[in-house]
Order: sequence, then C-alpha cells, then structure tokens
Amino acid sequence: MRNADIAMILKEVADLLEIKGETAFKVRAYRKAVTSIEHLGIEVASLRSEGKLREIPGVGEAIAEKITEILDTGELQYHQRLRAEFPHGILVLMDVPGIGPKTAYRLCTELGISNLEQLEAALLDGRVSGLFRMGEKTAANILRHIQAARSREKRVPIGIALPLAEEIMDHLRRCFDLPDLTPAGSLRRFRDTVRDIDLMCTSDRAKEVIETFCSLPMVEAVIARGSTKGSILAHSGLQVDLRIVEPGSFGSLLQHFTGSREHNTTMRERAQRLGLKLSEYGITDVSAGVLERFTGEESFYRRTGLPWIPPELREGGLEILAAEQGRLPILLEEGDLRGDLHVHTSWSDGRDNIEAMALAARDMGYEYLAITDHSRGRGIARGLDAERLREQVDEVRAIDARLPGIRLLTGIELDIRADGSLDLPDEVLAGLDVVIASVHSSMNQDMDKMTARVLKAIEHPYVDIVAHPTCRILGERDPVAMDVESVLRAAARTGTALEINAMPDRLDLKDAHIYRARQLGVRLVLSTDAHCGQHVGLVRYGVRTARRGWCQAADIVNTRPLEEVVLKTGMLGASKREVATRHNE
DNA sequence: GCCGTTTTCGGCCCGACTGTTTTCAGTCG
Repeated sequence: MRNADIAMILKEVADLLEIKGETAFKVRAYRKAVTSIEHLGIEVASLRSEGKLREIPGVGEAIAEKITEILDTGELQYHQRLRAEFPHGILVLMDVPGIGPKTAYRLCTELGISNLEQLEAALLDGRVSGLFRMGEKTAANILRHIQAARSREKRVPIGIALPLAEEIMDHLRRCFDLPDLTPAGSLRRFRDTVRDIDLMCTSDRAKEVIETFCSLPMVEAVIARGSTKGSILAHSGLQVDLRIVEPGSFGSLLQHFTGSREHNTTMRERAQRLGLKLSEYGITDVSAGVLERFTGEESFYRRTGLPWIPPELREGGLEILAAEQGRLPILLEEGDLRGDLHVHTSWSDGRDNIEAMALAARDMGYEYLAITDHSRGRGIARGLDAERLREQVDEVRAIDARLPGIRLLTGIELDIRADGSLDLPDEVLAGLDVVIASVHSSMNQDMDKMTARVLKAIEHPYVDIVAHPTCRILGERDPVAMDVESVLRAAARTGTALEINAMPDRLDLKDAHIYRARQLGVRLVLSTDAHCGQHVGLVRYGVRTARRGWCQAADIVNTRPLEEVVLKTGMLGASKREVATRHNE
C-alpha cells in the first residue's frame, strides 16, 4: 500500500464527512493528514513498522489507527460505511469547480444525481436551477466548468510554465518600468508542476499594463480585464493571472499569493496565538486594532517574529518550526555548483560534440565536466560498446589536454538491465572517472523486481551514481514501482550517489525524496543529463528542486572542487584513496 | 480529529466573490 493510496482513502473520508455535514474542523484534520502524507519522503508503511505514525504532522491517535487498518487490510471500514451512505459517484460531483459539499449533497439527495452525465442532463433541463437558492446563473456556471474540465489539461510541468511566464514578463518589462514584477504561487515555490501562473507587480499605470498584458501575442482568450487584475488563457492552455497592487502592501500580498495554503494557514494560526491577524493587506495587532502594511516580505515575516522563509520551503510542513528555532537551512544556490557529472554528446544521442559541451560548461563557470554517453544497451541511442568507449576516452583526454579552463572527466551512463546486471564489463569501467547507471527499459516491472534491480546496481563496486532513480517523465510517464526508502538506505550505506536530474521534465529525485535522502545521509549529485550545450543551463531547475528538498551546498557532491569530489570508484575513487592516504600521513 | 506561550479542554486562518437574496450561504484560493 503506497502513500498515494492511503492519502486517497483519507481524502475520500474527508470529502464524505464534509458532505455529511460533519464539523469543519474534523474535515480539516483529515485534509491536513492527507497533505502531510502526500508530501512525505518516506513510505507510511515503514514509519508504521518503526511505530512513528504519530510523527506525521496532523496524524493523531484516531487517524494513526485508521492508517494502521488500511496498511493491514488494504481498506478502511469507516470509509466503506461512509461511502455506503451516499450514492456511488457523489465524490465526482465535488470535483467540479463551483460544487462544494452542500451542493453535492443536495444534487444527490434531491435530484438523485450521482455522475457527471446525470448532472449535465439536469443542468440542461432546468432541474438544477429549479432548486431552492439555485438559479440560472449558477446552473450555467457549473455547466461551463464541466465542459471546461473535459477539455482542459491538468497540471503542467514547470519546464513549460516557467518559460511562458518569463516570456510574458519580458514583454511587459519592455513596455513598462516594472522592477518588482515576479511570479507568485506554486511557480514561485518551484513545484514540479503548476495549475496556473500568477504574476504580481506594482505600477502606477495599472490599467495600461493590464491592457498590454491582455493583448500579448501568446494570448488565446481574455478571461478578465479589470483595473487591478487581468486574466488570460495562453495558447498552451495555461491560465495566467496578472495582479497589480499598491506598493505599500506588496510584501503581504506577495506572501499571501505565494502560499502554499498550508503555509499560510499555519502562519496565521501561529500569529493568532501572538495576538496578530495576518491577511493579504498586512498584519493587525488585535488588541490595538491597527493594520500595519509591508512593502516587502522580509519585514512581514519579521513582524511575526520569524526570519524570511525561502519560497521553496513554504509547503506548510516543518519550515515554520525551523524558522522559529533559527534552524532554516542556507539553501544551495546555482553558483555553488562547480561541475556537471552527467552529459551526452554526439557520440551517442546528444546533439553537440565533446568540445561544444565542454565550452558550454566552461561558460557556466564550471571547473569540470563528465562526459557520460549511453552504453551499448541503448542501441537506439547509438550507445557505446567497449571499443568505441575506448576511442571516446582518448578523444576526451585529448580535448582536455588542449582546452584551458575546464577539466574533462571520462565516463559512461550504463543501462541497468532488467535483471540488474550492467551492460559493460567491469574491466572497462575500472578505467573511467565517473560510472553512472540507470534504468531505461522494462519499466513496468513490479515493485519487488524493480527494487532488487536498482539495489543490485547500487551495490555494484564500480557504480558511482544512479541517475534519474525513479524514471518519471512529468506529464508523460509515472515513476517506476520501486521501494524508494530501501534504495535510499542502500545508497547511504554503500556511498553510491543518487542523482538529482535537473531536466525540467524529470526533476528526479523529486523534492520529498531529496529531503529523505538528506536525512539518511545519501550522497547527492546534481546534474543536467544535457543532450546539447544549451541544456547545461537547465541546471537551475535542479537547483530549485534541491532547495525544495532543503539541500545546502554541502549536501551536493559537485559543489566540491574536483580534488575533493569523492565518488565510489574510478579515478575519482582513486583520489578518494589518495586523500585518505595523505590524511593518514 | 488534532493539539498545546490557551497543554487533556476548548479552541481551530482570512478575505473575496458570486448568486441569491434583502442579510447571507456556499465556494474558492
């Protein structure tokens, strides 16, 4: 039973309790537990076996018992009983925007509706608008939402959303002086996917800015065009909101719209205990009844007794406690990185040659770059066999010798075959600086097989790094079935590094896994997996993802100068032994 | 149902918008 399954059962319990009219606080308690479980970097099952279920934020005695029942039996009696009270399918109604628990309950009890088809029919023939306190407009809105939801994409990978946001911001900056124009929302927090784009700025020409925004070339349709807020649908299907606010309240507004909801809720609960009321307009001292306004976020947080919290951490988990205790991490920054340990060239499926990749890395200010093309198993990617690899190593060394300003490392990205074996012999690997192994095939293996397969690679004496460990492609391919906790523990024990793959459609490991990896002391490498020179610059996506996993520079192997980079084997492994020898002398 | 500078009871974030109503319920972020 995986975390997502447990979370789904508890979410349905919350929805059903809400429909039933249970106390809002009870419903909220379940929702809070669901959010915690969804952001957990460790399997609930393994927490349970350690007797640590209650350590999940929002999980108390009652919910811990329910989780235990779910883990033991695969289901929850309480959940089954609640479901039996309502027509099958009622939960689908609540997923329609504009339909909350009250409306869902009435649609189901008064009209006997239990699916979207019945709902649509009732909307069209006037039964819905005939209900008490419902009208034509309400019915039309719900109908519009149903039809929109059918055609609309769900969440969009950040690698698509961020470039669009930046393009829009560039356009606006060319027309107006907008020094504080910035994304807010999940885009600013750098979640791996976003539902929409929120932009914010201050300006004394708000109306003109909004007019320009609504007539940009990427606009498909204008949804709203007001004096302080514009809302458009871009060609790509993404909704983009632009909000223009008073400079005096920019800090509290930016804080409010950056979220997450859980972060804001926790901030406000805490402030309430201090006699303060937080809102997007500022902070009110309840006893004095005076509203203080804030131009920046730093002063806003300071007024609540906290240091500024980086947006990437604002998920409402542990960041507020850490801020209170002065334990916020000094997060990794792009400038901390000194090299990239995973790129491809035209020797396999890359677009650029070795020298072009080296120059791209040098332009990034890097000190070193590992050339790690695919091995022979990747026939389709022109993977290297032992002979071509030897030729490539010669070329890498030749270019390294004549190219100043960057050190080139030899390497390979091996296939981990379905049985966990590698597709080049050990004696070939022994001469390389960097040996990466990764899964590229047979991705639908069951969890036991896949876990054993990856563990075998981690245990292999010549494997330095396991790349993109869960193999997900955002919006295209789910992560493989794998016991991530076991993989992390094995990586920590053996010293095999795991990769934070910076390609924006991978971001793998993901934030929660990175957080857990740090807890366990796993070595982490942050690489791009670039297939052309331009892609080396995509490293920032990986950096922001690492920050969401609370990474500091010291957590990432390739923030170290080359002579201190310690990988498991190869030349770098040799340097590890040399360092150890020198140390002993 | 959770949780503690209010610690085993009694609280639990804040405001905007919409549509349906003449003061507010429901929904959303």
